[in-house]
Order: sequence, then structure tokens, then C-alpha cells
Amino acid sequence: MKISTKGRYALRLMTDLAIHKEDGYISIKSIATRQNISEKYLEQIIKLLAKENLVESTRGAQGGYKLTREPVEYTVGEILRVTEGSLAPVYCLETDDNPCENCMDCVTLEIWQCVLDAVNKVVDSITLQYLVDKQKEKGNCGCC
Amino acid sequence: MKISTKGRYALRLMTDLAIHKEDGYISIKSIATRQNISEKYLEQIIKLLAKENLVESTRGAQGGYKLTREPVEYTVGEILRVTEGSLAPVYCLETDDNPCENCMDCVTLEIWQCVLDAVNKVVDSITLQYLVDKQKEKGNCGCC
DNA sequence: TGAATTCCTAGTAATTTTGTAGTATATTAT
DNA sequence: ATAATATACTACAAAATTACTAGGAATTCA
Repeated sequence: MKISTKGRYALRLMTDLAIHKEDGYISIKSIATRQNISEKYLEQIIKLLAKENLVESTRGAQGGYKLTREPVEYTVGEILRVTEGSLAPVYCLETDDNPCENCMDCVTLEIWQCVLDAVNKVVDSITLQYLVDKQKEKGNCGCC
Repeated sequence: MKISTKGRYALRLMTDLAIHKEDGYISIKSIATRQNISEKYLEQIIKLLAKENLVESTRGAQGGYKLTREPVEYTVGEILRVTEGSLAPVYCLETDDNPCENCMDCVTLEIWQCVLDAVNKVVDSITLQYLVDKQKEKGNCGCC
């Protein structure tokens, strides 16, 4: 039941963009340096966020990425779902997959659905702005 | 954020033992046949449950496993934690590990803690007896 | 034009998950 | 006693996923 580095890095990445939101386009390189994450790996993660229009980009010199909305308009849940795929504890609950016919009436599916709802409720209640505010006062360890 | 087969199999295994709790010791072989799970793999999973005294065993002919308590006295959470290790979304929250010093004061740790609490709350509120009751009326798909 | 930067596709290394295999040990029935 | 039935234990292996790496094409700005 672990969140992968993709989701964790995405949160740091988005927080970094939010903190530097007045500085125009931010390059992957600068984020990678500040966050101490591989450039190439960040590139792949940010691509997922760009595809879903959570960030926008321009190429070339002075290019980079920036948020498409205000930090308060993103939730942690949204960022995690875009990068992690889904927070469902079993594949049968992934809506885009064909939802398993066999278990539509299954005991355990009901449990996993409750778990998913509980997780989503938590992560959807926290905004990116909250991460920014807290990070300014507390810092970020980089390991979780 | 997926539950592994270990946790899912453990739930089916325990439900199977609960349903057959009047039949004395139940062999891995019979469970494996009913649940269509590899004997040897089940053996490893049940070993985890035995180590924590959720089940007891006897060897030899007519041997096998049985529950140590009534089904209503087990929670899904307990079974999952024994087999999955921990339901924490990040390693920094695993209590038995040395809890990461760096992130004790970290923004994201706070979020992961809320996620963990929410998940635990759900799974700790469901008993094995509930699984038994529902399974008798609904069945189990075997895939989640 | 050239430096900086994203965009895109593939490949690879590391880790974790999901088993398999084989043997030793214990128990029961005959 | 012996044979059959089971768990107990250790080690290994295959498969899948995660986490990264490599390299070049396309674009933008100075």
C-alpha cells in the first residue's frame, strides 16, 4: 500500500512550482537541482501533469513549466491520481479499466471501495496551497 | 497504492477458515483447492498469521490450521497488517523501522499520517464475521 | 546561429512481488 | 513399526513493477 516516488516527487514538484509561481517558466533543471531529483525522471513525471493540463510549458531558452491555476485550486488527490494512476487498492476498482464483472457483487470489493473513498476524502481535502504554506514554516525532508 | 495478493489471499484464507471453523483442523491443501491458490504460497502467508497467533496448527495426518478466536474477534485491518506488513503509504511511517528523523517535522508526513489513519479506521471497523456473513449471501469473486 | 530547453521513444537497472522446490519434522491410522 | 498425511523451514527463481538513464528531435530566445 505504498505511494510510489512518482506521486511523492509530483507533490514536491508542484509545490516547488507553486512557490516559484511569480518567476515565470521554471525549468526542470532548476527544480531537479533544488529537489535533488533526477532531471530525466522529473521530466517523465511532469509530462503526466502536463498531459492533464495541471501545468503548462514552453520550450527553448528561458522555457520551462508553470502552473495553470492558483495553488489553492489543486488538491493533493488530483496530483496523486494523475501521477500514480489511481489510489484504488485493487485493480478491480479502476474505472477506466473494464470493471471486473465477477466481483461487482463481491464482498471484498465493498471493503476496497470504502478504503478508496476514505483515502480520496483525505487527499481531496488538502490543497497545494496548504503544502506551500506548511512547507514555508516547516520545510520538507525529501524522503516522504 | 495496491494491496498485494498476500493481503487479499489472507482475507480469503481467514474467511475460509472461519466458514469451516466447526470442522477441526483444515489443511492448506483443501483451502488451496477451494480458493484456487497455490499451496506453497498459501503456506507462506498462513505462516505469517500463525506467527502472530491469528491461527494455530497441528502437523501430521488430520492436521492443518484453525482460528484461535471467534471470527467476530478479528478485524480485516489486523489480518491485512500482519500479512501486508503495514498499511502506511510511506516507509517513514512504519513504526518498527527507525522512524525517519528528517521528516518528523515534514509537511507531507502529516498527509501520509492522515491517509494511514483513514485507511486503518475503515479496515479496523470490519470484522472477519462480517466477511463470512456477506460471503454466504453474495459470494466471492477471487480476484479482489 | 547557437545555447537552452521541452518533447518523445526506448532501453535498462533495481526492487518487489509472486510464486516454486525440496527436505526435515511431526502426527495419525493401520 | 510403517506408510500416509501434513506442517515447518530455507532457499531459489520467475514475473512484474518501479525507478531511472540515454539519446536525439523539435522549439524558442538572444
